[in-house]
Amino acid sequence: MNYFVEVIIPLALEPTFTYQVSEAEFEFIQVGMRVAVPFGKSKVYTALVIEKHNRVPQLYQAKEINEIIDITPVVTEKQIALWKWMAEYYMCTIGEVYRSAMPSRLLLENETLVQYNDKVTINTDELDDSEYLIYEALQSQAILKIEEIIAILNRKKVFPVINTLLEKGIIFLQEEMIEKYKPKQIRYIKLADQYIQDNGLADLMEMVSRAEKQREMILKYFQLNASMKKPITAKQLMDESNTTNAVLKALLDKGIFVEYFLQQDRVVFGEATQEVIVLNDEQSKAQWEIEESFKQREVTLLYGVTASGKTEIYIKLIEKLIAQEGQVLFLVPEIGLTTQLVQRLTNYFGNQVAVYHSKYSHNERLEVWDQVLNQSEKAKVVIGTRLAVFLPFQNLKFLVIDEEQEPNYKQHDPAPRYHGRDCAVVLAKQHGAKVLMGSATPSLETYYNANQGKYGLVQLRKRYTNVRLPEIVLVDIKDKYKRKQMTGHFSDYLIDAINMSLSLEEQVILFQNRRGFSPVVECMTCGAVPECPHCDVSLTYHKYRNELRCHYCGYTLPMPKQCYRCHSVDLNTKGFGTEQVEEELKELFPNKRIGRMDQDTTRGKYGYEKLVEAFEKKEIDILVGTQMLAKGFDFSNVNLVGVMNADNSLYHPDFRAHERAYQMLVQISGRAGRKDKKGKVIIQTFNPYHNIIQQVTNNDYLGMFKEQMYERHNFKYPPFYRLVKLTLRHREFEKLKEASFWVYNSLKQQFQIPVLGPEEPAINRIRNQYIRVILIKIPQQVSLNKTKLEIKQILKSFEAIGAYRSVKVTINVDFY
DNA sequence: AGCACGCCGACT
DNA sequence: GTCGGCGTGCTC
Repeated sequence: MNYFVEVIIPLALEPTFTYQVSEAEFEFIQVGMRVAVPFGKSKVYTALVIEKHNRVPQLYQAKEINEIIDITPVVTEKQIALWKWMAEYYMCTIGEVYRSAMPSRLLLENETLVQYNDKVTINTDELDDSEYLIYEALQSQAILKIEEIIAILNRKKVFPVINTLLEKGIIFLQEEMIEKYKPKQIRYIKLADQYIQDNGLADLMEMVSRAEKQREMILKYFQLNASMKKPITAKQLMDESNTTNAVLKALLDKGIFVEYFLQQDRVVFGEATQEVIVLNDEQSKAQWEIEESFKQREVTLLYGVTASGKTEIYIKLIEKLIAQEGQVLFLVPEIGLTTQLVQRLTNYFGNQVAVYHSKYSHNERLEVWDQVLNQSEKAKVVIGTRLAVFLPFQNLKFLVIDEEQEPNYKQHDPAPRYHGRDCAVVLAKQHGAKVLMGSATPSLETYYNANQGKYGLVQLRKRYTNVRLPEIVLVDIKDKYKRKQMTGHFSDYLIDAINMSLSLEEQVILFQNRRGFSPVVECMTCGAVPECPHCDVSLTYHKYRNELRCHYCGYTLPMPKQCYRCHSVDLNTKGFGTEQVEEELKELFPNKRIGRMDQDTTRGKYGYEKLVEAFEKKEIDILVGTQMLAKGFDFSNVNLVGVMNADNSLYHPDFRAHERAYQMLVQISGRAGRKDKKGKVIIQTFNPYHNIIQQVTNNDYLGMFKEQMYERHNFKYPPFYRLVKLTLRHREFEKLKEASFWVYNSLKQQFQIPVLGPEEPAINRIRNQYIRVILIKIPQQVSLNKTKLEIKQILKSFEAIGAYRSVKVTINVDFY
């Protein structure tokens, strides 16, 4: 009898692979365990077993596995099922899903090592120069890595040389798997056994009578030991006794103290506080409605205006569910912007909360993975970004998807291009768990589902603690410019309002949806605008470094003194961003403190938190910022919010532009308003009569929904049609054009459904690669799966054409 | 995706 | 003449 395992390799390869195992291995292996397998000529990968069987492959000889890595499965069958679904739905390979799903620490790294064979004597005359160089290096260092050989020979092609050396028996290769994960160890200190007696302290004092610092440390140890009844860490001991490692080392050397190490979970939250959350009537009613709705449906949308107290309802529901021994997943669009929320939950649930997202270190991620897998108490509630849908849940009972409409839930670049919200719904179905989506401005897709009765719908109409909805004032800046009532980008009305707010010692938030000082530099003589040499975009001007920068590839150029085309020195900046608003504010309000929040000022690990804190502590009077201002903040001292220019968010060439503009303006408006006082929002715009602007002003979500749905229907967009976007890239314009027409024509021939393109996008070149886009619109009544299979078929024949092989195609299903 | 094999141009 | 370019085929 032959024994085989079917495995996934963490690469973008379509098939699964078959490896042979011994009977004993076969008995031991379970689905979900990792095995190290040789792959190709010299690679070793961490593969995942997804099936055990006895089917002998007919077309090839199966290789044997190198080793079994796990004792018990690290991936559940439910996960494998979800990954298969994702690969199929998002049209990528399961290998790609596997690769991005696993914490990298569970995907071992292989490194080829070259080892010197000291059992042969070598006649150095027989070696050529390259061979000799390696030989020489091996004399001083018995093992070399491939990359080191590359460095020694100073060229990339090293394998021919290594091969000849192998043939001559001078070296041999050693394939080594390096497991990178080492749990973080904490150093603890305890007293050596012989001093743990009644008169131990006295003896010790005697021993170190002449070393003052050491005496202090020992005293401190006894103090801590008496008061804490917990192991004492080295760090604690040093900090509290105000001594150094040198003192500790001396005591360790003397054998007075003994050090020992314990593995420590990296993510430590404190104990739960005794905060009591009492829901108001509106909230209690909503909670009841949600629970009722869950009796009928899997998914419920909680549609509640900004600051209506959704978080408290989440907490109450979560509390009920973890009491029933279930696991809870709380999805957030982006961890960085939701610190306040994370804090809230960790405060309430203490160390039952684990956080999971890509900015966490690899070790931290692995720890959460293990905790979830083992249903640890420490991970009953997992707060995470879309990545968290990959965790090995065993008994998931409840999912919250906060800010359901956020485009951040959709993964853009590396495959799998999945949507966290949609995958979460599938995940929930697997576990029979309930899903609560929360939003103040639901996405059209979700609201449509609720409207159709597919999802439950619960509304929260009132703001929490009776904060009233803000008053929204539109300022027609076209008119203001005409009447010369503008100072820079500020209307007289806005300036007056800011002055008023400041005089009441309130803080002000201004919103400008564009970073940089002045996006483009224009020559006033010939009109030329400097562009990125690698991408089809204008360079943006960044004042703080006085340079031009490409937002797509990061190319930078010092601010030119002359026009590159006509050498005129008359250059001007056009458009405006947060930096320029900041500049103008400094002139308008010279003795006020002004802060700026955008991608430039929030770089670095805590850049964002620092700004938020400064603002909360009222160290900033006026805060200017981009999108990120709209999210996750809850500032109690802001009554006035100004939108510098509402228009540039309206005119993106994107079918969701209007929806997004609406959501953004509503979110921004939500920042205004303190307890017991009606906030004010001033929106400066060239188009005060634009429907979206009007709908925002009248708080008319339904109006927006209806109008947008009409447009979506007319122009064949989601939720009426499913979109599959193909992006083709190539260095050569003509070749790309030809290739994309080939794909387009094949699709057109095959399908009766709308196929658009091959379009040259507004930015048609990034990093020296030209881009073409083809959009396939799949109506509801047409089979999604069948269409996707047919698309795959066409792409397969496309790749078989030699001339087009170098054209890269990416597939984005349900693109955002 | 990597990686090796293999066939063509510009340099030691 | 070699080095290195990238087209092509394959990985159980």
